[in-house]
Amino acid sequence: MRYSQLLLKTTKESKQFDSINATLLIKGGFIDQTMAGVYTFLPLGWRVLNKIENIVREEMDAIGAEMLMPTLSPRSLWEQTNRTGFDVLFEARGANKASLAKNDTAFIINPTHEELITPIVQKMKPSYKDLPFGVYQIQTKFRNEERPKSGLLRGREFRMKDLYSFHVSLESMQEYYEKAKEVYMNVFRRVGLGDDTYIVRASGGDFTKDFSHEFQTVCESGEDTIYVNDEGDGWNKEVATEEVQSSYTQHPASEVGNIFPLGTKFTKAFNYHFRHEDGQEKPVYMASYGIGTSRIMGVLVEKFHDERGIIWPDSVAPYTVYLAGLNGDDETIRNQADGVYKALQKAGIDVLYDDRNVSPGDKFGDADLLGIPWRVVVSKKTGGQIEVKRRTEQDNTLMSAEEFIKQVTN
RNA sequence: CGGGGCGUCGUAUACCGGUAGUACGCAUGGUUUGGGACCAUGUAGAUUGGGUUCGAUUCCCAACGCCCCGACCA
Repeated sequence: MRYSQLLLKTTKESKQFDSINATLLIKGGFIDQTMAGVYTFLPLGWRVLNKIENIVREEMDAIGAEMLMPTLSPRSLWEQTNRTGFDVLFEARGANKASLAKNDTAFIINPTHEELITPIVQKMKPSYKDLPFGVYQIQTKFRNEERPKSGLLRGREFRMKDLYSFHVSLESMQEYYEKAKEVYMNVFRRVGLGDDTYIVRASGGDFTKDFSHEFQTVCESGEDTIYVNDEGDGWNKEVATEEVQSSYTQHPASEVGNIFPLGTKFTKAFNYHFRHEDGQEKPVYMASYGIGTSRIMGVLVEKFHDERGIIWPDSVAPYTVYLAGLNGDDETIRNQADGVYKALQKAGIDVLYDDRNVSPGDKFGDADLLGIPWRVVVSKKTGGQIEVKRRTEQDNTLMSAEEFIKQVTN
């Protein structure tokens, strides 16, 4: 992609937002704030989010099938589970005269989808032969946070992967639940958060009376506090006993995922039973599993940056290579840069080609701010070769485009 | 949901009860080209609704919006 074709305007203004991720993502043209806690993912940011969500998708496919549920739902579903009082719930109604005159029942703009998936599955009347199974989706969730903050870490509208599993027994649910933990850790490893992400016990909140488990990434700007020990055993502060607090290490952390053993809470509310082998009807056990994909994007920036900008892990970077020709009016250099661009594209490498007629400082500054893993420069100094620099390193290396392609595609 | 702050070009800001200024950005032309260079010209602004006043962007009230602290929360 050519820089000039991407809707991208970076800024070198020194304005600071309330968090590092908001500051760098806005300055770098990844996101734009539409209102408090609501952001547009601009082309560059959308690419990062897609990289993250594709990793999530690949891992989730091991334990469930992807689907897509609606954003709107009838209020009646929430009345059935007694969650109309969920205080972050958004309601919507038609604004035309006819709707207002009829005093239509409001729709719920879904904050989560237990109320949706349970009746859908129920309608299909799966028997014990069909269980267990899991289904998931990746979509935008809406929660009316009274105080959105910290950029992508807490919004009123955010991206989330939610998975729901259904089981004949508590044991089956627990087995699947353990499997989900492994799959989740695969996701966090692949996006670059493996070293600092812990599974901790937490309260079930609005969903369940039992413990749930949270995936917490140690992060200075995180809103949570966790306690972990050397064996990797962890607790959220909200449920940690005094004994844990005194013997474990405390860290600030951000919750990037969670899993809830719901048991029969929702299936009972919808009177959902399955037919067992012996002909008896028994309640279905259910669990739900979330990963905040947009929050992961924010956490990555919080953890991986320096004074010049973002440092994306290779797996989620919007592009692999930032290519800049320092050509000015020199057509030879520009043609060389064009040639390198084509060669990289042909080799299947995601490259952002800074084809603007701006000063070298502008290009270097953006390369650092945008945090793309490799910087490639073509100039009169490079004599037909290319200059290659890792975002994480100071020094650069001169090599041929072919050598570089070989190195990156390996 | 409690407490507080602030609303001026796209952004950041200044002044003012009587013609709203500057910088960045953006546009055009020109000089530059290895760490965000420069010159010239141009572009664009008082959140909304009431009130006070001869006159309100300025003072008062309200709404709305944004931001900050706390509580809550994926």
